[in-house]
Amino acid sequence: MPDFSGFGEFRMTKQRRVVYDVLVDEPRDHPTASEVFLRAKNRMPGISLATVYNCLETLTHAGLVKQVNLDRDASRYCPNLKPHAHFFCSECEQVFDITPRPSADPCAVWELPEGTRIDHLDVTLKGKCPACARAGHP
Amino acid sequence: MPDFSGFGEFRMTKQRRVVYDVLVDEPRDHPTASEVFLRAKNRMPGISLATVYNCLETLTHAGLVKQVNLDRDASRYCPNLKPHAHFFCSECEQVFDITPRPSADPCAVWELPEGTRIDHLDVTLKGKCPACARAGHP
DNA sequence: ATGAGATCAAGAATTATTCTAAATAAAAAA
DNA sequence: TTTTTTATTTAGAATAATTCTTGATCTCAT
Repeated sequence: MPDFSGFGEFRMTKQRRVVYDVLVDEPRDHPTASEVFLRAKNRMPGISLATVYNCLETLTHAGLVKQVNLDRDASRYCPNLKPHAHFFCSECEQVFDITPRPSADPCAVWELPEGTRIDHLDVTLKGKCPACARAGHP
Repeated sequence: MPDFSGFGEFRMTKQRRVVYDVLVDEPRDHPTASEVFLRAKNRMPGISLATVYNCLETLTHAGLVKQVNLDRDASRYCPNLKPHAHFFCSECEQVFDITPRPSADPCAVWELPEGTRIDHLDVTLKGKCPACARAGHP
């Protein structure tokens, strides 16, 4: 069982652990709150949707999971704490984590006025994943 | 009056023109649909919110405006057709357009599996704009 | 054990957006 | 121009994700 000290006043309750485990265990496919709810019920039948929302918010605040927003679709959640962006395949509608090339700084490509302070970067690429791109060009 | 030929079967109706003008005229501050609605009513009191939504969708489809989504907030709209990203100041909550440095390719910094096809890039930077950053460090 | 505070559950409330159906306006045909 | 067809606008209902509210339950320090 991982160590969650260092995450402030955060308390790992039974429900939060279930929600967290759902995200960490396979399939790690960036589920929405409702999808997390369905999977969580398999492990803890009495859990409520409201609690899943609460847990996801708490876990996000604690920094254990990341909220992923694509356009205005339902938020998705991901336990990958390394800095990364997302690739969305418009064909199979899957979300893939992508990482910056070593030594590349994704912020550096943008022209920003002198004195701007960057706290956070949010990147989504859209297109076709290799499998779907190949299927489309038979 | 600009020429809108070359935008397919698109028809520039009175309402669409009003909505478009609201976006193009100052302040070009990335308003939400409701904000566009309020401004549009000044120019055409009878216009309805549903129509504003319809027009924004049509204009977006026609490629005359871009829909800008920050997290799960209400969509904002922007008439800047040049490729650009957005900077959101967490202090003054304004949205600024930002452009890539000449000759920089924002997609190139990301590690993507061989064969991935990129159609679209969506970037939001968050932090403090120069004015707010300075105000925070007095 | 007891009491204070955090967490959970169920359902109501909210909000941005989409849908529906009828009315209106514009374009095409006669 | 009149008629017919088609697209657009409107108002309000419907939807869907999320948040809020309230009371019940749990946890932990005393």
